[in-house]
This record gives sequence, structure tokens and C-alpha cells, in this order.
Amino acid sequence: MVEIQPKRPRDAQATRQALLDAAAALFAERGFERATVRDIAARAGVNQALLFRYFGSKKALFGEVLERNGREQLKATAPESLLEAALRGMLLADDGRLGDRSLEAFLRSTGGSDEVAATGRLLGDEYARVLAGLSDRQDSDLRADLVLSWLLGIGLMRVVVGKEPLASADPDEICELVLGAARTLLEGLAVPVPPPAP
Amino acid sequence: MVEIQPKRPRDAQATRQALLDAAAALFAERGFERATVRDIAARAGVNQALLFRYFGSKKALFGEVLERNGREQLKATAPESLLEAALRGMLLADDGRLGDRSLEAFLRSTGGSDEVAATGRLLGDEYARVLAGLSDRQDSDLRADLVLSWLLGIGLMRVVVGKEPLASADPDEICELVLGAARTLLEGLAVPVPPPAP
DNA sequence: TCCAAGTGTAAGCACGTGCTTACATAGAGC
DNA sequence: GCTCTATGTAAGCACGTGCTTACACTTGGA
Repeated sequence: MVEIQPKRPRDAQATRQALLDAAAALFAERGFERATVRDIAARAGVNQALLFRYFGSKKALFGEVLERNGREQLKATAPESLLEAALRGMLLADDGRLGDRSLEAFLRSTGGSDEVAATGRLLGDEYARVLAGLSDRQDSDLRADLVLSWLLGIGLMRVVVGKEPLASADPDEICELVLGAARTLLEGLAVPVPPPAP
Repeated sequence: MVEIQPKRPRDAQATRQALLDAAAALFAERGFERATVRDIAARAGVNQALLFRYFGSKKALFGEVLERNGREQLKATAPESLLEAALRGMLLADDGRLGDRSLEAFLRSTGGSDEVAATGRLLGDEYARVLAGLSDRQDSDLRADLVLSWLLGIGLMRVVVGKEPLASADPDEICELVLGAARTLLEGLAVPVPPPAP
């Protein structure tokens, strides 16, 4: 992801980025509450006081992590591919370090604090708006919310709860089942052909 | 729910029940981590030391709450009505004190600890088994997991995240959309006619 | 009546947490 | 070389947490 610089000894920008990366990983692994500022700073290899100097608070750091990663995917993928991209991203989140970790971070943190839920709501609104644009139904907003709910629910059961057989199921198989049903629900959503070569 | 006894002054059974009720409410409102043993004991009107005498630990108390409430619904409803019952229970959980609060408690606690997720997984297995029994497809277990995931996802978005328009949507409308799609997914699931007069 | 078990309580321990403060050190401009 | 600011660090504060301990009161049976 990030090019390794020849280690400029004192680089605020690099330190900030290291904290951001470490936070993204730890929030995804343990959720907001159980990821401590001490662990985040340790993984980034810096003193924890810097975390507060650069981000102000743990909550602000969480918000920045979630927003950055979320909007990245949102901006990078076309509307008609968003559902599949988001679903595949989450399905791949557990094996290897691929996939969208920010969704996992969100799922592991929702119960924690109201601010966390609020941050997620903002991002959810953007996702839902794009999804709703794919439908021409009267209640397209509600249908989009339901599709988005399904996506999160699958992530919840698969990566945080680890429910079998869902947790070990083949992503392709899941995609086929889910995208088919979601298309029916949205009606008029064009499910894209297998994704273009990267 | 519970009949108010003429207040037998020292009644271990009643105290235990009071703790169980208070815990169910607080876990649903705040999740496992943010519901403190002090608050639970205070709402039950007893000393917090009793909580540990009767249940051993906070985690054990959580497990007992979740198990009791979950299995209650599971035992009380016929398989072909389970999906709708669980969905309606969750949709009603926010307004008033109706609905199944244990699902809400679970949703607000998943990220917290691994044991919590494990407790939920056990219950989820039972729900999924019943749901899978309604389908005669080859991969009915996976399909049941997906339906269950949807249910939890909807709860997550509606009651803990508060995503609009889902959060304020009419339960009947949601049921119609979801049950239709779920029936298609399970194929062969008989969606019951509007529920019998209560 | 008296004792033992059952039920309840006040106080505190040990620990982890987010966050702050006081201080060290490196690097750029003069 | 000197200073001044940006960057980094060690130590600790204040607080909330789950859980324990030592003790008081009630009750029922002998």
C-alpha cells in the first residue's frame, strides 16, 4: 500500500500515516472499545501521546479511519458495481489482509458508543443513496436500506460471529445467491458480468 | 411481565429474577460492555455483590439472559412462522417495550468479546436449523444463514444505527418486502397469511 | 433460646483505560 | 555555534471497571 521511505528520522506525515494504518487494522480486529490507544501506538511504533497530538481523541481517530477507507471504495467503484464490490470486499476480509477492513471495524464497534453509530450512519447514507439510484421503484430508498442491511448482516454473521456454514462458504456462491435476490428486490438493477480484469 | 409479589422481604428467587430482568433491559439498551454491573444491580434494587453470588460473573449473566429469552421464542413459535415472528419482534423492539430485546442485546454486544459472539452463535445455529428445515434445496443451510443474516442486519441498521428511512419504516411494509425475497431465496417456504388475531 | 444457614450490604482492591503534562532531542534558519 | 520550533518520549493522573471480602441482619429449626 504505502511505499517504504528510507526512514526520514522525524516525519510527522509518516507518523500520522503509521498511526492511521495501525488504527485501521486494530479497529477491524477488535472493534473500537477493545482496541486501546496504547496498542495502536505500539503497532505504529510511536508514543501514544502523539496519537492525541495528531488526532485529538480516540473517537476522532476512529472517525477518520472509517471515513477515509469508506469513501475510498465509494468513489472508486461505479454504482452498478458497488453492491458486488462491497459484498466481495467483506467476504474477503477474513482470509488474508484483503478486503474492506473498515466495514469490519464498523461491525465490531456499533454497540460501543453512539458517536460510532453516527459515523457509520453518515457513510451508510452515502452507500444507500447510490444503491437507491439503481432502482426506479417508489420506495427505492427503503429497498436500498434493506439491501445494505443484508450486506452488513452477512458481514456480521460471517466475520464477527463466525457462523457456519456461512463463514466458510465460497464467496462466489454467496454472491450468486445474494445478488440474485437483491436484484429482484431492487428490480431493474443490472447485475454486472464478472468483474473486469484488474 | 412478572407479577408483583407482596414483597417477601428476603427472597433469593425474586432477587435473582429482578437481576435477570434488569440485565436484559440494560444489555439491550447499551450492549454488554457499556452495561455495568453497578447499573444492573441498581436497577434491580439490590447490592451488586449479589449479582456475583447468583451468576458468578457478568459474562455468565449475559449468557443466561440471552439463552433464556432466545430459546423462549424458539420454542414458542412454529417453524414456518419463525422468520416472521423474529422479524416482527425486532421491528417492534424500539417503540415501546415490546419485541425481542435479546436480539437487540446481542446486536449491541457482538463486537465486545469473543464469548459473547460464541453465545450468539449457539443460538444462531438453532434458528438457522429451523429455517433450513423449511427449504429443500441442496444448500439450504447456507440459504438459511443468509436469511438469518438479513434479519440481524435489519435489526442492526434499524435499532442500533438508526438509519433512515429504515428506522421509521412501517413494520408491515418491511415484512412484505423481506419475507417475499426470503421466500424466493429459501424456495418452498410458505409465507403464512397475516398472523392470527392475538 | 440459641445457633447455623441464608440473604443482604458497605467498602475496597487491583487493574486497565483515555488523556495530560513536563521534559528530551533533532533539525532548520540565522 | 546558537536558538527556536517541530517532533518524540516517559511518567503519571483521574477515573471507571469487574470482582472480593468482611461484616450485619433475618429466618427457621433444634
